[in-house]
Amino acid sequence: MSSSSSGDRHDTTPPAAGVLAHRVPDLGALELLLAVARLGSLGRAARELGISQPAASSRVRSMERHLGLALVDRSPRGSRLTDTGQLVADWARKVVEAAAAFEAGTRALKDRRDSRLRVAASMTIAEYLLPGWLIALSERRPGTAVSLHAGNSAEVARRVRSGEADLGFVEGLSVPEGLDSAVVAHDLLLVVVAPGHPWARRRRPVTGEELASTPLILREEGSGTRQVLEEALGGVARPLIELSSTTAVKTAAVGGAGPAVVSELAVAEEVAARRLVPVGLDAGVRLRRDLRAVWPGGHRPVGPARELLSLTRV
Amino acid sequence: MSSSSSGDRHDTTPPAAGVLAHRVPDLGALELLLAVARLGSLGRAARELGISQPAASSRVRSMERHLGLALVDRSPRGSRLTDTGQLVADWARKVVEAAAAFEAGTRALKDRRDSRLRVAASMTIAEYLLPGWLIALSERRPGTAVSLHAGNSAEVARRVRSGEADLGFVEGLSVPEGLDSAVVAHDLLLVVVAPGHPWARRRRPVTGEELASTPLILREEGSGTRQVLEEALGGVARPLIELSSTTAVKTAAVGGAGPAVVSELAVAEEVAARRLVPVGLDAGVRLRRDLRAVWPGGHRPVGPARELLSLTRV
DNA sequence: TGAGGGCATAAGCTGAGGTTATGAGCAGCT
DNA sequence: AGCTGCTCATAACCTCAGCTTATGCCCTCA
Repeated sequence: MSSSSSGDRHDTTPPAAGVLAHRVPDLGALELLLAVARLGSLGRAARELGISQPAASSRVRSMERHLGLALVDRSPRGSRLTDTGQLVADWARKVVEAAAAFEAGTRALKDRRDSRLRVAASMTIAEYLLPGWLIALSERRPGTAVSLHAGNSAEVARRVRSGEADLGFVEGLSVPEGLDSAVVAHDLLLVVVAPGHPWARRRRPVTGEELASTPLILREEGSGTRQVLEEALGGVARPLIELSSTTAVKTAAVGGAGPAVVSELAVAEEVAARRLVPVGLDAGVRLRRDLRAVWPGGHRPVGPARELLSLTRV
Repeated sequence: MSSSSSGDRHDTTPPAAGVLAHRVPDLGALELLLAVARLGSLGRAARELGISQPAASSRVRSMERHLGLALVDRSPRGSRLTDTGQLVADWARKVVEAAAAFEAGTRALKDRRDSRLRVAASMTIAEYLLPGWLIALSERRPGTAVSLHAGNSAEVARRVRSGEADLGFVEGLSVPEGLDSAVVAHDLLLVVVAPGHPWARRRRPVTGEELASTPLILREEGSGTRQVLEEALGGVARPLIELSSTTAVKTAAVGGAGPAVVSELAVAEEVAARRLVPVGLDAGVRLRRDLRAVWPGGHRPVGPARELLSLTRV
């Protein structure tokens, strides 16, 4: 019926502004494309994904029709990606990798009890680093069930002390009392501006005083990044806007609202694509802090905890 | 039938090793979650995505059931994400952003003719940078149809000269004859190793001679990165393995096969997550090259080309 | 020339996700 | 108090994308 009459309701509201779902093949199709690229045959790819060959064939075909692009060169001896297909597959790989991180993260959040490895981590680490570590861990030790609790540093420390967590990750300035620790990474805060901002072209480094006197886009008081910033400035920062999520801060900065202070982990992509430009800072401004793994004092972690620790760049 | 008897065929081959599609909500659900986070209400999110409120409600619910996580706090006055939901939404955002890049890229590949802006770009740029630029462009000038042709530098130059492309992006060492150009970014090649590799802990910078005498994981002869490397080494490089895609090179390096040479654009994520470690190089080794926009000599680009150029960090 | 791997087509089934219609909780105004 | 307006949930129904099996054709290689 929707096809008959006059295509009312749904069609009058055209597929909505930013609805990617209808323009991007679903994850299964993207995985299939990658499998074809890797294995050189639709049939083998189908087998790997546990579907029948005709299903794979039709799915690839419909993806090609959908995108309006020839992705696969079929021959009686197998299938290879076209040049276009290679490029599309590279873009697809990014989506699939993000999906893998999503899966690793959400699965760890769910597996609360009965896991062999219980991890507690602060937000920044949980958000940006842990999924990758978990993927690496599951490749090295398949089947290790990991649970994740995300919270602030005090909460992480408490869980590790009480034995509710086997391993913790914190981004505080100091090591929590009574816990052993190892630095696993550094969190370098960047001052970033949109490419159009005056600071983007500036040669002379920005000094601490300037930073302290310039209204900045910041996370709310009490957040980890805010603490590090104020510590480095030796006083309070002047907020232009206070936002409650790193994402909101990035969005405001990209929009040109002003200079923002964020972890390099959070803006790696934006910086690489030049949507944001890091501002040179005076050597006196120390916006670096350690990201540390922590565990109960005395004995080094063993078993899966040790394994995970070794992945995080000892 | 498949449910009766003994759960044969499909169930014996358990959902296949790395099939994410069944474990990760589809793009529509992720977009919906982000919309709920942004708008604070299931109903409003539904409207934005052009679906009914019950559809949104049930979809979020089934996503929560699927993940085994409570994502949304529903109240008679609206819905907000739970803490867990925030974290999950952050992971979801990465997937959606990758999907947006996919969409922007594939759409440009398709819109061959009749576009207002025809771009030709070398692979590295097309793969890593252009999708982001296209997204930014479409935000600033909605509705600008862009077409993309990806090829090597000579091909890009030819298209720009012949008028088949309005704007080109090349990564060659020199500016093609008869074209004006502007540097839009730099492509810094990195030597990367897996965290376990001896070079990962090494303090002393690696010299050009060392690099030249060490077997490296490389792209095939003739590739852009290979050219730059050999230019910098003043001779030929010694390949440990030659691979035909940047992705394959990365995979081999992550697996610990040896040192690899790749663009920083290609490994930003791996480096951030410490799956790969960049090796310090002697100051004498120049592995940087310019990424340039090029256009027909004489007149600066106007219209959409000018707009795109201005996005690429003037 | 027959065997085997690779892809395409055909016909039929299932379920996820969509719709409309309706109910019920809570806030705030009149 | 009660009305209005917003929220979300439930119910019954529909559609189509994507899966399956069965089959055929094409090409290569022994």
